[in-house]
Amino acid sequence: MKYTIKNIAELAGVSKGTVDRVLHERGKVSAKALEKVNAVLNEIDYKPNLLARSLKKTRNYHICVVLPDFNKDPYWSPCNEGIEEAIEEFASFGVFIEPFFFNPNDIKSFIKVNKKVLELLPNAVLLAPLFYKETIEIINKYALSNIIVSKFNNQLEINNTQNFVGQDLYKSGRIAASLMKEIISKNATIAIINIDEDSNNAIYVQEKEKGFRSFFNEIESYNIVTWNCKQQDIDAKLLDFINENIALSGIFVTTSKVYTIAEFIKNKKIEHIKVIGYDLLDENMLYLKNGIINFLIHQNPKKQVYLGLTYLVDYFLFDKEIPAKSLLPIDIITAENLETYTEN
Amino acid sequence: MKYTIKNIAELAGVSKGTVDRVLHERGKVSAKALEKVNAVLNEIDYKPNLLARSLKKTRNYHICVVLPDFNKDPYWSPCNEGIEEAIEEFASFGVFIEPFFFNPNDIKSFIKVNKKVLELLPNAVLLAPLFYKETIEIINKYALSNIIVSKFNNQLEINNTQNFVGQDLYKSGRIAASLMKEIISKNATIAIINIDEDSNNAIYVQEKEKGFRSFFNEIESYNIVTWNCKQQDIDAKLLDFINENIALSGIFVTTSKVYTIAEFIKNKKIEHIKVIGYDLLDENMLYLKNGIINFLIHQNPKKQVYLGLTYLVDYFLFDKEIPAKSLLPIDIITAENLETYTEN
DNA sequence: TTGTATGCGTTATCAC
DNA sequence: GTGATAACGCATACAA
Repeated sequence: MKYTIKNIAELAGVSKGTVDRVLHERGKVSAKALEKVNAVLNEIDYKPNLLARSLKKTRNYHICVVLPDFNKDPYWSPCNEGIEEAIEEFASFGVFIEPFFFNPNDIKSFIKVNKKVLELLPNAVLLAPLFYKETIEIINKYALSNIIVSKFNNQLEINNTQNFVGQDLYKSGRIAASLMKEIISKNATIAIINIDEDSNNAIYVQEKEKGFRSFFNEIESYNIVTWNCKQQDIDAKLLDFINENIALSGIFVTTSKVYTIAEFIKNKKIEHIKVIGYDLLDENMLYLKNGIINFLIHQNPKKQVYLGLTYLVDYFLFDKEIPAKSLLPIDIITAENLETYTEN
Repeated sequence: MKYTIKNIAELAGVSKGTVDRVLHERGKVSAKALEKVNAVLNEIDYKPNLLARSLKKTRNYHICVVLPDFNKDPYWSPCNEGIEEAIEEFASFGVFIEPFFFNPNDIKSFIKVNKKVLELLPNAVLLAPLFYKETIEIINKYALSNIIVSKFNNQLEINNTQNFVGQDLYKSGRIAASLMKEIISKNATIAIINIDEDSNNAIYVQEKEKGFRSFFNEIESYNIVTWNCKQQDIDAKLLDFINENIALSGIFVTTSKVYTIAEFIKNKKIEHIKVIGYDLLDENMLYLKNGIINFLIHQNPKKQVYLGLTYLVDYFLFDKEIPAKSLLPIDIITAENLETYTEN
């Protein structure tokens, strides 16, 4: 049996208005009426009809998503799909979702886009906070305008992150390490390669590196070296790097750019080096199926945005609480289970 | 800008009723009025407010979930959690979800429970179709009473399954095999162990076995043997089985009962045998962390029911289509990424 | 063929 | 303090 306010009012012998005042503790209720209503409420399990509540409010909500341009970095491409799906899905509920793209290699573009979004005064912003200092500033500005900010993809270290959807990057590095250990022999050298990561968003990959190293620190007998490089330098310098580290038998690429390493390895027909990297980019999936890449770790960027948006929509429409921190599972992808993640 | 029927009526210079008739193609609209309304509809992007639509209908929906008793088999325990969450979540939308448990070792109990559910005449049933023949019969009865049936966990082979949420079991077996290959040496013997699986639901594990074998058939140089056993026989017979297969270095358990094998291996201090099995039961997770179990494959039973229920609710409330077949990703779980799946 | 009135459950407003 | 009443957007029954 589903009770409505009208039911309760009849049972308590008061009017709907009084019941409403009791339910929402708005005061202006006599002790006697309060008691009568509470007596009924204690008997039954009243759950407000969220559809009706939301319909009554009937506001149009505006949510902006700020993320890197997927033309600059294909990692972000699935996010765009997630946003498109959310736009379609939530439009029917009066929620208007609008994406804004910045150039991930250009802090100014990040600032500019956020300034534009700020002027639009949306109800909420879902943000990929790539640049640390600038994000702090812009978040403060959003707060001043009472704009709710959620973050996805990477946390802002140090400050107590709220409304975050993403993964535990430290753990992600550890998982990569544990997989690496399974497929290489002892006493080997392993390289951690950071591609195109300047100091701006270095925190992001540093966490993975820390996690990766922590795993092997507990075991010893492995030699871990880090190589920071630019994508365009790989062709010229990777062979030297490999020759310098003669026992090198595993490479961990801390981002989705792992395909650049795989491409090199394939072209040079280097067969003894195992490769682990991130994300289901088309090229990465190809090298995974080829066997050049042994494992990919799935950061599920699409689900990250979609979930982040869902939280905001549920908050606006149904007063649901936004989880302070939503950590997605860290999926291990092999050539064999790959397609179970790409279907649908 | 969000348009309502009222807006459209004003723009077209007709009444709301006429717009409604056009939108729903109910006829009884003059050519002239039709044209005026269509002119407006072509200009704008009208999306009906699903909250209002659903509120208007205000029916109470009743969904029954029929699944094995988790006291008889802990595999089903997470399903119960998923159901509880769904009950809580969807009650506010007027959907009443009710679980019904049967004894997975007793076909009669399956029949009896379904009979009871049938008499309740719910709007839909979400069903774990463990017994093939009996499920076909009961599904027909549900159909006669216009009760929508969705299935989860395992498909009914042969018939064209509709409204199914689960995993591709054949592929699941292949994935287990590919992991096994990574961790054992060549020319080894591998055992596929089916525990407590009688002919009733054998189809279920047979698919996994087929997939597992298909993977190794493509490679050769491995010796695969199958052992069907009862849980209570493991202590008495497993050691013999191991001694008979001297090169045995890997065991694939086709169900969540893998912990029974792990327990044996731990007690007998057998260290050279790798173990792969299914599902995040408490005991399984323990042996995974211990290193006795090397990989678990996550069938995500909780998500299966929850998703199955979500599809039904969205269908009733918002007229969304129920996916004919929703295959969940097949997650590979190691000691390292385990906790990213259990948090939340 | 058309338009209007009513109600779904909740909430806000306004007389009394 | 209290209880009517209107409104959110949609759907429908009914009157014109």
